[in-house]
Amino acid sequence: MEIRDRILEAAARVYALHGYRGSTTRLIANEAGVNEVTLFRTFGSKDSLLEALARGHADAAEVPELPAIPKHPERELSDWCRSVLAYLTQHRSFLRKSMSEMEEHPVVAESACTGPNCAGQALARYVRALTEHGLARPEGDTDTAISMLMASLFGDAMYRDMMPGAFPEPAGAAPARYACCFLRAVGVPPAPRRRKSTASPA
Amino acid sequence: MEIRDRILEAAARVYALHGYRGSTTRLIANEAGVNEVTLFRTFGSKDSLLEALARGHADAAEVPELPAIPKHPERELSDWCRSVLAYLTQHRSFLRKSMSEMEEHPVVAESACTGPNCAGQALARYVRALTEHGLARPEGDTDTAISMLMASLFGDAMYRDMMPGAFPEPAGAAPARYACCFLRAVGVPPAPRRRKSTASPA
DNA sequence: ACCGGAAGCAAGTACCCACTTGCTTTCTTT
DNA sequence: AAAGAAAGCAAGTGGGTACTTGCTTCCGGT
Repeated sequence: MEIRDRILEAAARVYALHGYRGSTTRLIANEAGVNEVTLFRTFGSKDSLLEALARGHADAAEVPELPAIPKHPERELSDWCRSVLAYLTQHRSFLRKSMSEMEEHPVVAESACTGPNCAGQALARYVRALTEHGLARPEGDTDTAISMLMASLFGDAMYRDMMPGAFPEPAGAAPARYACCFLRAVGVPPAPRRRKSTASPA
Repeated sequence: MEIRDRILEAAARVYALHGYRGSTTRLIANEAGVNEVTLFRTFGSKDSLLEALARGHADAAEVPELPAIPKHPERELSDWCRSVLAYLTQHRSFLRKSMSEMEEHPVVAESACTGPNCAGQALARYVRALTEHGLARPEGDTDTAISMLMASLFGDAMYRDMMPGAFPEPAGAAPARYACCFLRAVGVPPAPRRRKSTASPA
C-alpha cells in the first residue's frame, strides 16, 4: 500500500483514540510502521497531516441512499436507519473527538459534520416524497421529527456505550424502533402486520 | 473566595476549552490568578485536581423536577425540556470534552453522564405517572420515545452551534416542539389551542 | 512582639513534542 | 553496472509540561 495511505490510516486510528493533542507524530509513525521522519517528508507537518485526514474523511463519507419513490416506508426507513447507525457507530470515536475539538480545530469538526448533514438532507427529501405520494398525512411537526430522528441515531451511535440503559435494547432492534416512532410522528399509518394481532385498531 | 474553589472554577473553564491534555497546570493557575505551585500544594497533582473537578460536577448536577402528579402535560413537559436544554447547553463544552475523552479518562466521562441519566429517569417516571392518571394512552413505544426525546435535547445542546439547519428554528421554540412531538408519540392528545391557527406555517 | 501557616516567587529537573539535519540503505530504472 | 529516488536511522534543537525545592513575604492569633 502507498505509504501515504498507511500513514493516513494510522493517523485515523490514533486520532480516534487520543484526539488532536494526543496524536503525537511518534505515535502515528509507530502505528503506521514508518519512520517518523518519513511522516514529515510526506506531509510537511502534523497540522497538514491531520488536515489531510479530515479532508479525506469528508470526501469518503458515503451516506446510505433512500429511494426516490417510496414504496414501503417502514421497511425502507428501518433499513436506512440501520445503515446510518452503522456508519455513525463505526466512526463514533473519530466523530466524538473532532466535534469536541471544534473550538481549537474547526476544520476537522466541519468535515466530521458532512456525513450527518447529508443524512439529514436525504431524510428530509424522503419525507417530502412520502407526502407527495400520499403515504403520509403531515399532521405533526415534520421538521422537528426529522431533527429528533437524526439526534436519536447520532446519540445512539455516540453514547450508547457510556450510558447503558439510556437507549432501546437490544441494540439491533433500535433502528427499527426509531423508524417506527418517527413514522408515527409524521402521520404515516403503521404497516399492517401479517400476523394475528394487528396492533390496536382504536 | 476559598483558593481551592477558585482553582476548581478556573480548571472547569480551561478544561471546557482545551480538554484534559490542553489543561496545563500553568494555564489553570493563571486563569485562577494563583501561583502554579499553590495549585500543586492544594491538589497534589494535575490528575487529582481534575478528578476533584469531575466529582464536583457530578455532585452539583441538579436536574429540573417534573411534577409527581401531572396536570398539564404539554406545559409541564415544555418547561422541563427548556430547563434541561438550558442545563445541557450551559455545560456543553465540558460535556463534549469529557465524553470524548472517556477512553483515556473514564472517571470524568462517568461523572458527566450523571446529569443526563437523572433527567432520563425523571422523564420515565413522569410518563408512568401520565399513564397511571389516564392522561396518556400508551399505544406507541414509550421507551423508545423517551430515548429519542433525551437524545434530541442532548443533540440540540451539544451540536446546534456546529450544525446549523439540523435543529428546529428558532432555538427558543425548540423545547416546546420536542415536547409536543414526544407527547404525540406516547399518545397524549394535543391540548386545545385557544387561538385560531394551530399548526406552524409550512 | 512573635510565631506559624498560607501564599508567592525563581529556579531547576526530567521528560515529551514537533521538527531538522546529515548520512546510509534499499530498490527501481535505465 | 550506474544513477536517482525513496525510505531508514541517529542525533540534535528549541520549546513545553508536570512537578520539586528553597526561599521570601504576608497576615492573623496569642
